Amino acid sequence: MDGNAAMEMTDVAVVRWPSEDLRLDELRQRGVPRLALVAPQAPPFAPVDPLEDWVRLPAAEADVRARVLTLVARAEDHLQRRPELTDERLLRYGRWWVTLAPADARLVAPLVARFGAVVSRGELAKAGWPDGLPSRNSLDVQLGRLRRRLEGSGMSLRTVRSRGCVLASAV
Amino acid sequence: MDGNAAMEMTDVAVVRWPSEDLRLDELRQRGVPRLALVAPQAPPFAPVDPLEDWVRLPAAEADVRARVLTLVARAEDHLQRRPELTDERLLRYGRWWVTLAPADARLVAPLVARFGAVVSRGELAKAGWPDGLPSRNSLDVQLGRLRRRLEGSGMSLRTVRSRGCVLASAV
DNA sequence: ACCCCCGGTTCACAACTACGAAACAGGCGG
DNA sequence: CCGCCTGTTTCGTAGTTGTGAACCGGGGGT
Repeated sequence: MDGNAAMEMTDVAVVRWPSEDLRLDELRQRGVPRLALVAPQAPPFAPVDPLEDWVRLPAAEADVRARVLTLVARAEDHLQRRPELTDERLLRYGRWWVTLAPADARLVAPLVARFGAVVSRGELAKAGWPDGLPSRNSLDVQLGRLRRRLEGSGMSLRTVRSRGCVLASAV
Repeated sequence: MDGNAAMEMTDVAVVRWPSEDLRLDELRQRGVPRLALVAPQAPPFAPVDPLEDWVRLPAAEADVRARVLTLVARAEDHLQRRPELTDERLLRYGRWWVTLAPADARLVAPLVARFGAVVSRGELAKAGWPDGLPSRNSLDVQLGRLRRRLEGSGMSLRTVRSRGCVLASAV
């Protein structure tokens, strides 16, 4: 087991509609994924964004649960998460987190700052070893170690040949 | 609304589930938006992508229509995405992205700039090899490699015989 | 009908470069 | 002492590009 990575939960709000209309508006504004339970005689519902779904009552509990799960998955997909580096040693990404070794933390800083974009090897070298690389290969090796440490974090570190690296969602 | 004369109506396929399972698979592969009508006693459905929805039978026709309209709106959003070339080497299209080799990047630049329109072979050759083609079929070979790299991207690179190539949504 | 070329596609191969994985060793802290 | 962290080397292996050749469908000439 890893012991080095962990996750938290995402949840979905369930509201009755049209009776809890006000609450629904509030949830929309807060961007919380939400499922509307639509009263039997009410008109059809029109979701305003992909994080919203509905189901006509009466409905089996299994059906409601299935839609909630879909919303959770979609929220995780569509939510534009950015990683965050705290404590100099703790890297959080959405509901995941990993602890980093000092050298990894120095390397990851510029990658987090430009999440999803290319960071050049030169810049990485500068961030990791301000006084110059100790050896010709150290950057590659350390990147490999960082890569392994990020496994199961929801992120992946991919190389852009002869340009640098990109830290991005592992999807 | 814009004055685009060639504006087409997006179609949504409606399939019964689980009875028309095979047809559903085919629609998924073609990227056609689809609504599953789930049999009364069947287990809940699990959509695989945002262009898929479901409703439990029996259902009011108005409810089915509402879900179809939601899917149409979502599909049209999907079609209007444009790819983006960043960092000289990253090609993004919606959530999907790849890294490109230098030659691919040079080739893809004019195709992205005129997404959905034909780019002549001459222009592509100029973009890829400003000093002239190194060999008779280098352009074709490189286009083939680019095509393969775009597999699964939601885009496709099609050739228009004796006119050039067009990069467009794969649907 | 036939043949053959044109435009395009695909394969295989070679040379080269840049990365990557594993393994080992010294060091530091608990 | 043990375990983690980091430097270093070595060797393998993907990715990149040019090149030649086979292949294929369609259209036109004969």
